[in-house]
Formats: sequence, C-alpha cells, structure tokens
Amino acid sequence: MSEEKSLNFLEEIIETDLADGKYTSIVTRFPPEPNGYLHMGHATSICLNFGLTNKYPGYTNLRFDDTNPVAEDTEFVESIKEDIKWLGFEWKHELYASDYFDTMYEYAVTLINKGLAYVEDATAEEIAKLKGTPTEPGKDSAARSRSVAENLDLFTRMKNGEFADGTKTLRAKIDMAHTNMLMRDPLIYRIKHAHHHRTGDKWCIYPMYDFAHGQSDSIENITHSICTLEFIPHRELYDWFIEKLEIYPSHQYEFARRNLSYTVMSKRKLKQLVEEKHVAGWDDPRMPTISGMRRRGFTPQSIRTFCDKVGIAKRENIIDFSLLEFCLREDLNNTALRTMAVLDPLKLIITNYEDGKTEELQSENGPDEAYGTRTVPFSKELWIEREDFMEVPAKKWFRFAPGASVRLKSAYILRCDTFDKDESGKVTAIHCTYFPESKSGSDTSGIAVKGTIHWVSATHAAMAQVNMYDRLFKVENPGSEEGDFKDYINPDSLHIVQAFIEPSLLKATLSDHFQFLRKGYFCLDKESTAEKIIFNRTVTLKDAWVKEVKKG
RNA sequence: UGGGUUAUGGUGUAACGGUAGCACAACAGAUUUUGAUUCUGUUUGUCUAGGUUCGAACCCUGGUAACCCAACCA
Repeated sequence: MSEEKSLNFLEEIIETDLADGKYTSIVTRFPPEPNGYLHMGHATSICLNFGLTNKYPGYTNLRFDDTNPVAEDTEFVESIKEDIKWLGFEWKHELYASDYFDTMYEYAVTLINKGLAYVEDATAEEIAKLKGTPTEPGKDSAARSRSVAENLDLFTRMKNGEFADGTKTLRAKIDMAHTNMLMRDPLIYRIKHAHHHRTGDKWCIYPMYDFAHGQSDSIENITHSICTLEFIPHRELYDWFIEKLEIYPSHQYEFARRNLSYTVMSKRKLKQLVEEKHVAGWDDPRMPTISGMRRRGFTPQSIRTFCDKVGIAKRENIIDFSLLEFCLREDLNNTALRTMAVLDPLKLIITNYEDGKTEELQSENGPDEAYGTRTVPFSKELWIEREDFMEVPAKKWFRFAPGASVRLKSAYILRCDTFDKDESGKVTAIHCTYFPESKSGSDTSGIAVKGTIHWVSATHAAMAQVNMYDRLFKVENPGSEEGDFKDYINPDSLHIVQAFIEPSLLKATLSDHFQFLRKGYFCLDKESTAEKIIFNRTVTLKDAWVKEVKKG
C-alpha cells in the first residue's frame, strides 16, 4: 500500500496552487444543461469534479446551465440530480445560471458603458457573412460604431420586449480580424420570447453560453472550472470577460472527453437512437446513459472505479469497453448473491431417484462464508443447460455426454446413461444415475469429476423472462465509420429467453445483484411484476470454454 | 491556405534530463464443487528526421498525423 498513485495534470495544478498559497481550498462545479439525460461522459466529469474536492479541501456545486429555455425542462433537472446521487456524490449548493440573470444583465450594461458591447441589428446570415472564415478576417458591422447612449437604449428595449426574436442581439466589441473566431465580436445576448422552466416569462432576452458560464463560475467563486477540450478556444473569451468586468477570476481547464468502444456518447446520437426506436428509451439497458446502466445492473462503485482507472489527460481516446466490464465484474464478484437459473433448458431425469421425493440442499450465497447458505430444492426431474450436454463430446469436454459423470452444484454426482431425441434429431431429455454417497458436503463416493454444472428442480422452478443484452454496436467506433452510425447497430443486442429460476429468486428486489452461476450477473428489471418476472443480464462471466471452442 | 490542441504496446495511463512502469486485453500454466474467482508467468510501445547532452519519451529545429474553431446550442 506504500506505492503512491501519480497525479493527473489537474491534480498537479491544484497541488501547486495550494502549495503556493494561491488558494487554501478549491471550488469546482458540475454544470449540466438540463436538456437530456446524463451518460458515461458526464460520469467522468462528475467523478473528476467531485473527486477533486473529496481529495482536496473545498467543495463542488451542482449548477444547471439553463440559459436556453427552448431546450430545457424540469424533468431533466430531476433525473440529473437522481443520477449524481446514485453515483454517490453530494453537491454543496444546487444552483442555476438563471439565478444570475439579473446580475448578467448588469454585467452587459457595464460592458456597454465601457464601450465594449453594442446592439447588432443584422440577421444571423448577415452576421455570419461578415464574420469571415478561419483563414480570412471578418469585417466590422455598421452597428459597431453606435454610441453608448444608443446601445443602452436599444438594449433596454430588447429587455422590455420591444423587438421580435432574431431582430437584435448584443455583441461584445473585440476584434473582427482576430485569429480566434470566437473573439470576432461574439454574440452575448439574444432575444427569445420563450417560457423558461424557472424564470417563467420574466425575460425575453437570454445570455449566450460564453456570457453565462464564466460569469456563473465567477459569481460562485469557482477556482477550477473544468471542461472538455472543445472549449479551449473559449478560454480566451472567458478570460476577456472576467478581465473587462473586473470580477472574481475563475480559471478554465480542459481535459479530453472519454470515449467508450462499441457505443456512441453524443447526446444528439443517443437522441436519435431513442426517437427512431432502436432502443426502448433513454434508460434502455443498452444505452450508455447513467439511467440505462443502472437499469442494466451496473453498480455506482464499478463506474467510479472505472473513471479512476482510466485517468484524465488531454489526448483523444477510445477506451476498451472490456475495462468497464472488468470493473463491473470485479465489484459484482465481491457482492452479488449466487443463485441458479437455467436459460436454455434441457430435461434431466434421475432414473434411480425416488418419485415425488424432495431434498432441501444447502448452497453458498456468496463469494465467502460470511454470506451464508440458502436452501435449494432437489428432485427426480431437473432442468439443466442445453449446452451442458454433448451427444458426441468434444476434446477436453468435461460436462455431460453419454457415459460421462458430472457434479450438480451443491448436490450429487450423476452419470449420464441415455438420452431421448425427437424426429428432428433434437435432444429432448437425458437419463442419469445418481450416486447417493456423493452428496455435496458429505461425499464419500471417491468419484472424481472435472465438471460441475448448475441446475434447477423442474417441479420447484419458477419461470422468468431474461433479457440477454449485448453491445449496441458491431464496430469499435460507430461515430467514425463511413456513412450513418446507425448502420452499425448490432442486430443481436437483445436476445429474450424464458428461463427456469430457482425459487429463492422469487424474493428478488430491484436493488439486488445476482450471479446466475456460470451464466453471468443479472438484476431484476424495473418492469418486472409478480405475474411476469423479468431479469436483465448485466454482463456475462468470463468463459474460458468459449475460447477453447474457438481454437477448434 | 489561419489559429489552437495532442502524439508512449491492441487500449488507457505513468515516468517532471538518469533502469520505459501500472492496469485492461491477449497468450501459457497452477488451483477450483462456477471452464468464474484467485495465483504465477509470457508477448507487445516512446509518430518521424536531425540537433543539444556523459545521458533524451522528456529540451531545441524541421516534418507527419489526428482532433477542435466560421450555431441567435452548450
């Protein structure tokens, strides 16, 4: 435990700031726009911002960046808060950019008074035309030379609702020939006669991102405002406003967003998947949304561990989905309750077992003794997994085959004697002999077997629907492939089966995580009812036999 | 053809002028009443060409590649 984990570049900056006495504590913020559901990308940002203030003195605010009323809604505010709490983080203050609309308006007036902002009456197209291109400088607009008094009057009238949407804007007066396109007199206020989910109809002008985000940071005394790489060009503007307004100097730092293989992470693409019904909704268990992953059975701990292992840096990346799965299995292996369920049933009949007899066997609930045991009923007719029998055994096969002996987990060793087939050649049942003295826990039979398989008693089993989920896309990076990313959707991402489950699973609750022995980790779906039980497969177990088969 | 950012095994991330390390993945073996877990071992890397230096992934110069920037979105 003595080894020290090296710091990421943000931790280094913070440690330097703290050591230099620039700050005695830090303040970060997680600033979602309430216009959609949170996904794995947000989880990275959440773990980063909250993680930093868990590690160093200070706190993190939750701030909703609600400056565009037409996209935003209270529904999203609630789901975002739920997701953050589920991940296990606590914010210091719940804040909204819209709380600062009055202050931002005053800031705008200040800029006008300093001759650093003007009211524009050109249309969006005209503004774009004068803006130039990355290789050609822009040109000054006629409105640029308006007097302070005229700007003040027009801006007041904008606020008072005298103008229609799109007819006037407020722009910062910087430099139309600047190499940074964002510095070419950026728009800072626009007219939108729209209802805001918090301020209602009080305002008909709303600040743009660049005139809201940094200002909010400053008002909250955010010391380290962390965002993704695409905001690098905004930093110059961010600093310019703070300098001209002479307000608290928050600083912006950027890191590379985390991309996961075999999925998409942009809100736009996720929205398409939902709206075009490629998935059942935002919380479909195949979605990389926090709500989808929660429904799938991911644990908060597995996501936090993953974010921690991946680290933080400034270069483009696509992280192997298998790392996330590793973190998931690692957590679930330590916590999931062991149970048995047969997903693709084949009847097994014990020839020498008494008709109508039931034995109550004990089986371990968890990875160690602390979890205790539970009772599992055993009888003459059982269900086993169809794939655990081979008519003609393969090399290195150690499950059932004619003449082969196998242990049934927590029960007896059985020898397969014969099997039945229907006209189509499908095996319909296997007949076995059991060895009474091989009973689990008191085995005196002296028989050694290589294989142990799971099973459920046919007379005691319950039925359940099991949703077997697989990756949503067939390729590592659907976003960068030729053509539409939706062309690469995995057609087999959901496979629904009717399974036989052991009786104890009838008591499952939404917060439980189970390992179905040898089959994977599963959890109850939120739509499960007593009449119709539904489980979701969270992730499979690693399977060395599959590799063996692939080798031929 | 402007400006900005980034280049370390298959993937992600360390090494702060001094032994290229860690994790995932892959491969091989041991243990196993889950072909799981656990344990052991193996393979694979500094974008490129020069330069400075006793010594360069790191500093300098020139290339190359990828990503971002011309929304009244954030």
